[in-house]
Amino acid sequence: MPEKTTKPREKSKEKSKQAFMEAVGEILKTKGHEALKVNDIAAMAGLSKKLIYNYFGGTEQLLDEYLHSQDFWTKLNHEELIGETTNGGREITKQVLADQFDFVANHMAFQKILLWQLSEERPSLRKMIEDQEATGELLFNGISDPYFGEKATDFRAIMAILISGIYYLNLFTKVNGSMFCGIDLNTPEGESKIREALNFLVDKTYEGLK
Amino acid sequence: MPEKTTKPREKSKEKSKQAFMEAVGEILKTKGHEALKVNDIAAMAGLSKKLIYNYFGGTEQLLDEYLHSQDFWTKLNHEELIGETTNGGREITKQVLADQFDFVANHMAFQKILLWQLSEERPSLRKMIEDQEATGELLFNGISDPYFGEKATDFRAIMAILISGIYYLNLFTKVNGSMFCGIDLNTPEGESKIREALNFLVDKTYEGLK
DNA sequence: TTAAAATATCACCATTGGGTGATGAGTAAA
DNA sequence: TTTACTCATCACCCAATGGTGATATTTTAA
Repeated sequence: MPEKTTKPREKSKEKSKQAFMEAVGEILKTKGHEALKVNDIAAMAGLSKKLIYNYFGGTEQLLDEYLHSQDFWTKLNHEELIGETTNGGREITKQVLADQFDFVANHMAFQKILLWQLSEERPSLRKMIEDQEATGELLFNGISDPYFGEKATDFRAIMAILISGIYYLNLFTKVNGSMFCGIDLNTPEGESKIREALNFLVDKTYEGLK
Repeated sequence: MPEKTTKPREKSKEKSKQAFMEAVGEILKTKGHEALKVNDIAAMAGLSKKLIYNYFGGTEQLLDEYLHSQDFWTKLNHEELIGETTNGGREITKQVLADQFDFVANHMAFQKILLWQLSEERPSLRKMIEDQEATGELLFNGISDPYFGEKATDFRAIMAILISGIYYLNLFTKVNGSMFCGIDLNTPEGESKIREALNFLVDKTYEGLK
């Protein structure tokens, strides 16, 4: 008597592909991009690694597909912002920086991708960077450039520093759980101080640059 | 007739250890910390990997010893700065930021170590971070804290953002060779704009914070 | 000159990681 | 029930990597 093989076959190809994508996200969040090995991804997905080759062509393509599926810059909804530019966008600028801060502070996957961008050259990472630049260009072009005129580039340089600061500060303190310049970003007070400093610098920029 | 073994044996233990340390530095600079494997380090040093185990105990200890040998914060000579604090250290602050900018921009090994600090937890990396904090604390304590009084923490938060910005901006543009907020740090113009922005922000901070 | 210690190499093993061919097991149409 | 197709696993190969024991060579000192 042949024993009934109790292997329910509910998984379709799409479900499996999705499982791999989620496994990539999970490993990325918990261990970073360096830990994205075929064997581990397959184990995390609970499927055979052969399927990665069958469905995606290889790990590289799977990672590319994962990265393309992550569309951070449209998630950061800046749509409602444009249209009501008062004061040359001073409040909008503060809001954008605060949004960036919240986003990077709360999205582990985003932090790991920022780190990935600093560690490796890869077309799909490059594409994310280009999308980011394009989103920023939209804001600069539409809001700050007209306001600051010939000082527009100086404003961009300042924003470059502030956004970079937000990124690095979050990466650094989340990994090391330690102070930076005596500020502990892992405490509400430290976080608050950074937010205030950002607002202060934006204010002074709008007051002093033009 | 036994052929004369033309293997000059001029290498002593210390020379070999030094060769391994230099190999670590070389690989770190060219390929980053992820590429620091025993076999590769030994090949770069032109010696047997067994010696790494004999002399250091293993790759981990070798890396630790390398990191301990790198003393960046004393290389950044801030000694002559302290003592002549005018304007609450406004010019000194500008100078320190400019020095940091130069240093990270020109020292590939330092860039890679910054990245390493963001990627991995390791006691010897932690020690570097603590040294950095201690050096910074010295400057804050001696110069800005007395001047800004109860606003001292706000000043520190601003400095945290600016230094973080310097770090990330350099890491990002050197790896990706691309723009950030429309600024191309790989051109003299872009670099100049960032330097000016830093000075502007320091000036506005000293003017507006107190 | 010879014995011991230091220096260095080599061959080898175990583990991990990337990648593939053979095959099984369900499903659906002929 | 055959046939063919899709989804999935397994066993296996090969390269890279970490790590070690046996051994050879040079230096040093008795």
